[in-house]
Amino acid sequence: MNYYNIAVPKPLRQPLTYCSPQVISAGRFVEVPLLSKKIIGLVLSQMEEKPDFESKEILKVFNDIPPLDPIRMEWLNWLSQYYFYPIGMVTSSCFTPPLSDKQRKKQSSLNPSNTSTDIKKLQLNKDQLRCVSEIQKISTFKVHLLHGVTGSGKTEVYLDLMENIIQQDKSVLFLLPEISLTPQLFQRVSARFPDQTALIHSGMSPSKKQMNWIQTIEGKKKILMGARSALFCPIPNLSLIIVDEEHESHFKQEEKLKYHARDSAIMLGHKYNIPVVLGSATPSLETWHNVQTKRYQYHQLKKRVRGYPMPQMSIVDLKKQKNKELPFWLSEELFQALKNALKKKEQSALFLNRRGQSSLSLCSYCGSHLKCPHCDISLVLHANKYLVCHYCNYSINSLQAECHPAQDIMHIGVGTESVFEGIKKLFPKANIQLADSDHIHSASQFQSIVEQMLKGKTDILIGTQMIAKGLDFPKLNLVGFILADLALHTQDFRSTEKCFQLIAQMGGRAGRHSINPGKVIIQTYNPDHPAIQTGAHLEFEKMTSHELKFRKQLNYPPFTRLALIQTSSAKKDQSLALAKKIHKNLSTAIQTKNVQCLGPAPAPIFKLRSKYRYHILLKSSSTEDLHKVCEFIWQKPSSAWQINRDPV
DNA sequence: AGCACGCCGACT
DNA sequence: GTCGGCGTGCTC
Repeated sequence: MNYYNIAVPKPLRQPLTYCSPQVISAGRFVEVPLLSKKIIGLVLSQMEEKPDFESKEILKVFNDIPPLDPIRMEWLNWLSQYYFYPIGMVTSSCFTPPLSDKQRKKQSSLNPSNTSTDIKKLQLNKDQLRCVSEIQKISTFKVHLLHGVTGSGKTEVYLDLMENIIQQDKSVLFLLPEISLTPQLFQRVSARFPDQTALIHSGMSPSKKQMNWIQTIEGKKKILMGARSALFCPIPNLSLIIVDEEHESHFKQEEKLKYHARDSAIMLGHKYNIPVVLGSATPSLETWHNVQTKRYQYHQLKKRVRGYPMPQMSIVDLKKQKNKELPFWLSEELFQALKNALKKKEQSALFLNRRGQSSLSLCSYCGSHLKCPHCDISLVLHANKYLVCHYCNYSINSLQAECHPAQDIMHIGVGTESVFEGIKKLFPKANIQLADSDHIHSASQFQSIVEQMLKGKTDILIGTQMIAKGLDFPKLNLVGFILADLALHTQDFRSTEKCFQLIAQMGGRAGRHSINPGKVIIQTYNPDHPAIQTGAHLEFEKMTSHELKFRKQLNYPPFTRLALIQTSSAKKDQSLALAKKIHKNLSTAIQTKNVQCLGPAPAPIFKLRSKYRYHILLKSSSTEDLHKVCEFIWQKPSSAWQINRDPV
């Protein structure tokens, strides 16, 4: 009998021991009995000798799936240790069941269409060629930052880098922040490399996802594109990792395994000894700091392709909005610009980071503030009828608000829905589209909005984040920010950086295919705020130097590392008591360490989904010390609290 | 995680 | 004497 250490998907700190008469190599997925159930585990290693307790037998070995290689295993182990998450619950992300015979047959009947479509390869400009050749100089581990303004042709650089890898019969992993923008980019990549490109994202049907996954691990597809979970697909011969829109916070998973896909991709690249390319128009301060300290190699695309000019950006102070004919959130300047664009048959987009129709609902009679009973959050009016919680989706009919009749409830503030209605009244003949998560539920719905924009059917597009990222609309020439301040006044120490990125990203959507510069109007109540000022002038380095100074003063990343400990309980006092207990434990742990411990304090959203949450924040300039302190309290497992390394 | 076990207060 | 809520501990 042989004995094996098996990682099982349960919150256990240690692997379990199972036996088998067969010799099974490390990296194989197996089926094992646990309590009264059967589960999938991963063979971590073979044991030297028989353990001193009874062990159960391995039921099945998945020999039709390639085993994980030792480097991948090492990386999984790193993830488990770094993010304080049980090893078996990390390794299970690498498993997909093998295709059934039926699926296999179907797969071979669906022979890839070898219609060699006209693959137009754009001629790269000097800047792009320089970046490609500089990055290709090194085929071992190196992190590269590809920094290029919107419309500067980063994708063309990626495509050339990928081609080089494919020609050597090796594979590429291409990570994107969100599934919503994968279709446009996937089409471009698969047009250039037909039948070589696979896509994996969460919106996909499980069978399709499984098919793409299997084709990738069997080496039939050489390029894997996907959101952060694609990082777990064990691609053979992985030789290049690209992380597009590197600064995006979507790369950080904030539940279960709280990993950052960008950072984890860098670690994977490090372990495989292959290059990692990060791309962005507005790099994160963490990445920028690594460039300045020469840890990452810097490559810049300074100009838009074909010499198209950057948009003209202007700031409008909403405090000085005088025209009483217009809603408070629409300035004369933006109104006139919209009118002009319509006259010239150009497209416009209005951006607002809030869904619904209001941000605050007050009873004008008794002054009570309508909040979600499960979350500590204001309800938002939707469709003139429902009050909705944006965190847990609780909703009530606004006519049923407990205190007073509906006509006494004032809905204060502005959301995409109210902008939509207001604009419709002002421009009744225009074709207006609304794109936010209340109205767009699927990739195909989003796709149809995109198509209508591309065909020129839409005159004014109104939307949230959804329309800010990665989209390329040739006829879009005017971009308006309804209220740029919304990104600023959050409890997040990154709010200045976030606000800047949003302005730069959204502003960059305008006039990408035109000799005439696009126009961007930023409405705000804080026209002098550094984030707005630097954003409007696209002064990335000015923003970073301002912001880095602030981060240094207050000991925030990138100068320190953070770990956030969060307790969660349906009972307020229990949550606090636990937080206090952990805090007490911590204060003994940090005595000899260079670690700062803040809290416990109520979480920014104190009550969420009926649970009360407290935070304890650990800050340290020493990664090692911080890790040791976390390890100390990690000994005792509990579902009532969690550690979040590098929280975003 | 998910389940079994055992302690303890409330109620018949 | 019984029921059930809840904290604790275990899974090879």
